[in-house]
Amino acid sequence: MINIEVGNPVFNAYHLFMQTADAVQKYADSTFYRRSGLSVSKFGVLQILAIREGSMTPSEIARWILRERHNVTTLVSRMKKEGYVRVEPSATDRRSINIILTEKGYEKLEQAQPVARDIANQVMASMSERSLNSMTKTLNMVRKNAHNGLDELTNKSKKRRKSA
Amino acid sequence: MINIEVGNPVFNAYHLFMQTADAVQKYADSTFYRRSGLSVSKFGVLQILAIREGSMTPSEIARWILRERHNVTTLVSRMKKEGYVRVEPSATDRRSINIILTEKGYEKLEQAQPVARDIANQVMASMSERSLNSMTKTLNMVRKNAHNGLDELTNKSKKRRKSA
DNA sequence: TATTGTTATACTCTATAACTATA
DNA sequence: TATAGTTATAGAGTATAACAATA
Repeated sequence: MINIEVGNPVFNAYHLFMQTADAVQKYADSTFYRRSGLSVSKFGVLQILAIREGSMTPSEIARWILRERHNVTTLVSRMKKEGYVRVEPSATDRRSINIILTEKGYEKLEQAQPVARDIANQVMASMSERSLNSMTKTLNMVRKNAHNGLDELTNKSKKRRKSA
Repeated sequence: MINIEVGNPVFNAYHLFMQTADAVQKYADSTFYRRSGLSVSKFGVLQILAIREGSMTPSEIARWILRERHNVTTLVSRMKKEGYVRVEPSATDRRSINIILTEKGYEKLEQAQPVARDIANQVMASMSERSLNSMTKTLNMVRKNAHNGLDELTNKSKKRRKSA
């Protein structure tokens, strides 16, 4: 029989985190889609666009949502068809474009925000302020670790490409 | 301008959790795939099969990994092609089958486990035992909340189907 | 009637690679 | 040379719906 690692606190915590993330994302995805017609990705784009006052370049969006540029191209092209964003050329860089949040996009975002709030309340139900605070500290650390790991992956593949 | 909800501790904690989950999953997915050739889903199936002593039905797997039965059908059919599992009819229920972990599946799992351990160590780096403990408590609560939400969704759609 | 597993279909998301245009 | 964006292609994952076989 194979030796499944149990009892290691770090491994257990990691597993619990992954299981929890999976369950929360599944719940959020289906609730969000059923009640707003938006995927969580699209909601994220609408939201960051609103925060940035309605305009961003695809590269900026890609950095923000941790996706490649071509994924933003396809995501935005779907959102363009749905009328939530439109595109205009950049005034300062002729290679670049600005993704603009439309009136319909704003309305969709306003409609979707209560759904996001309900999901947050369900997921974080019966958590004390103290738990929320300690969780915030921990999550910031975990997120930073993951970002460090991702950066290392990116640098390694860049190095590989250069040495090849 | 739209009113983006910031300052609400519950909403902030939820957002941080989602961002962290996204970053960790992205890191885990790409590292796992590069170093083991397995997706995290496939690893999960291999692992639960090993824990259950090498045999489970598709329905049991589906319940465990929080996916629908037909998703297990397609996932397992890919793993069958790769030789990690094989299938045999159930001796007790002629509707059912058993998914069996092959020797190659065990080997792949053994090969993938150090990768999982490395990822866990990177993600949970520089966390004190106390942080791990408090995180475990919180995550258990969050996971339970998400499961409750998912159960409600399932029951609602069952009710809808029955009343229709 | 309910459950087990499968198939068909479509959409979202992701990854690799190659490409154009501009800086 | 590097960066911005796009396109082509492929595969994984998921959802809805409908289906056959068995309990």
